Amino acid sequence: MKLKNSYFVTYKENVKDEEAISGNLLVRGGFIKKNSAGVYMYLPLGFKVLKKIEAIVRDEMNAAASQEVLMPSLIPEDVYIASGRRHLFGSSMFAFKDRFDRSVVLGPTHEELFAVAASAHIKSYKNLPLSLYQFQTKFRDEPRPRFGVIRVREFIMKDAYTFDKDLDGLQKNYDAMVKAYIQSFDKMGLHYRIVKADTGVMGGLLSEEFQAITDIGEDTIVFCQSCDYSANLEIAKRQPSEFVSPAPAKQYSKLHTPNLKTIEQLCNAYNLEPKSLVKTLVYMIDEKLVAVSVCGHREVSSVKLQKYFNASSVELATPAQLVEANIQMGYIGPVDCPIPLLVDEEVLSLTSMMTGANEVDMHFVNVSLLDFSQHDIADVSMVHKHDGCPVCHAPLDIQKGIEVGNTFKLGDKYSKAMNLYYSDETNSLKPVIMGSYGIGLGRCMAAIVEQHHREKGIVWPIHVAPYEVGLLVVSTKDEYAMLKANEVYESLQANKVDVVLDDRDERVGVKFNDAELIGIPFQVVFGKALTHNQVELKNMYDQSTTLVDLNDLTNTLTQLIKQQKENIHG
RNA sequence: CGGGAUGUAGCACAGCUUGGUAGUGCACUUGAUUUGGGAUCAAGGGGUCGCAGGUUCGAAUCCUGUCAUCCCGACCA
Repeated sequence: MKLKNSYFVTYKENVKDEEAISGNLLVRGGFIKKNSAGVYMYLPLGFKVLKKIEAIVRDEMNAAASQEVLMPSLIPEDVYIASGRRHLFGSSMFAFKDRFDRSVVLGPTHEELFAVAASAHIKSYKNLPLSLYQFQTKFRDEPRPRFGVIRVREFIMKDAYTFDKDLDGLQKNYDAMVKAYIQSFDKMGLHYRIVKADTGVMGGLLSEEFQAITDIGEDTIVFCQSCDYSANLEIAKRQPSEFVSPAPAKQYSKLHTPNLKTIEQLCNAYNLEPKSLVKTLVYMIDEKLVAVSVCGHREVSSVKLQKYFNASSVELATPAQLVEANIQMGYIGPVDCPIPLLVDEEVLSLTSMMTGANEVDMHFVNVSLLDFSQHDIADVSMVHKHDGCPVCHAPLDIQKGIEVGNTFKLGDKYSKAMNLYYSDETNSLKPVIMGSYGIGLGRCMAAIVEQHHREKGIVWPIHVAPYEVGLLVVSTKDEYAMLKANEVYESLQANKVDVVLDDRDERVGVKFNDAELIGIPFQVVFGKALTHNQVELKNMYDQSTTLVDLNDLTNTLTQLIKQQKENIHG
């Protein structure tokens, strides 16, 4: 590629619309351009990076014996009604009517269609296992797109689906996919953790997420500093609390606490630690009010609640709903609680606690567990940093992450819904066991930039760099320099090096800055040193500059690129 | 969907309080001088001031509504 007559645009200043580092650098470098909220154009440079990411994933999918297909995006709504997911997706699905007044949607994920596709092939256990994948644009009407290209409404996803006769088969396919993911993300230069996660709207038996660790991630990752336990905060567990036998019942007394509604106010007023108070929140769970009591310093995980109640909707009750139920906000408590009560297991470790008295301006003190009205106990609160690991009891740590990939063991949920059965060895019909596996390509690109940038621009890992080598001619009027640069350009291309020649009639400063902004790993400067038949080679990984003889240049560069490519864990 | 902010040239912004011919820097065009880290000078081109109503002799500016974008939260595959 020669820049002079190519589509190439960069911006000196930060753009107003992009707060995230990756979004800003990608727009400034001319990789992408926002068209509307959460919808981006991929310009030549960005499309090139995207294609490199795609090629990495495709290679690994093929190596895992998966076959590539392409499904439609335009799908009759009935397909998602059949699986029961139409209402689960709700308004986050793009849905409309065609000219015959038939309801159609734009596919947000494709478990259903792959089950349909697989059913054309799978009749017998002899047709299993099977693995299919695609690269395809997904549509999700996000309530709030954000962080540049990280959370968008239209994006290219690699989604793969596996089909097996039993759980043992699924485990083999699942392991193969996890291996493919590890190799893909390693090659992209991502730093990530594999964490246990909620299965969410996918349902099924198990979900794991590949979380790229960054400062701006949407997910919060809990992991152990000593063993390999890690999980999404939504479902992360901690070392179980020690049960302390409670004091005898009915020893508590009532305390007048006017206008002291929050844990913070009570702690300030009575010089208490939040840990010694019990906080009780009221949730609307599938249209029923439920009180949830946790220790004063904790937050409730709505995902844990949802799992515990197997509910489809979990929301904090609104003030109006509380008034209607005659519940006093700020003074709710587990003693003689007027509505069903769920107690977090950590409360077992408290002996003498302060709680709301279910009466305006009143709290109870010296309450023990035996004083609670009828209740269930479960782990429904969120982990804090330094809590004990549930496996080895070492301190837990917390980081932010971007979910670049996920893997699900689906079981028979979709095969039953979409009528995907096979005949086993004894000729009885059994549902196919499925798995599904996604990678967001644009999200990978953004996560790479979040992890690999400097003040002046992006430092792409070699496998995903838009160009491996940039040739910068200091003065395009210098005919000898142009001649030599063109010779090197030809020579590098002949050696399959991805090279760009900056032959624009610009000052060197512009060329240096652009090369650093768009993140060309190896930059060759054709300038003064040419009088000694030498050029400068700038290595953006170690930030070194060396003089190289023109005759050795192609060889030196191919060696450097080869080394860099082999060093994928660097 | 709640809270906050912003909409003026391709990009970043000023002007708005106190209404009176739409500005600056970068980018772009032409010419000259420059040429190893985002050049200088000169001359130019480019705008329904987000949109719609209203007030007024007169609105980028005041009022009402609306749309869009970003941030925090809710939601989230």
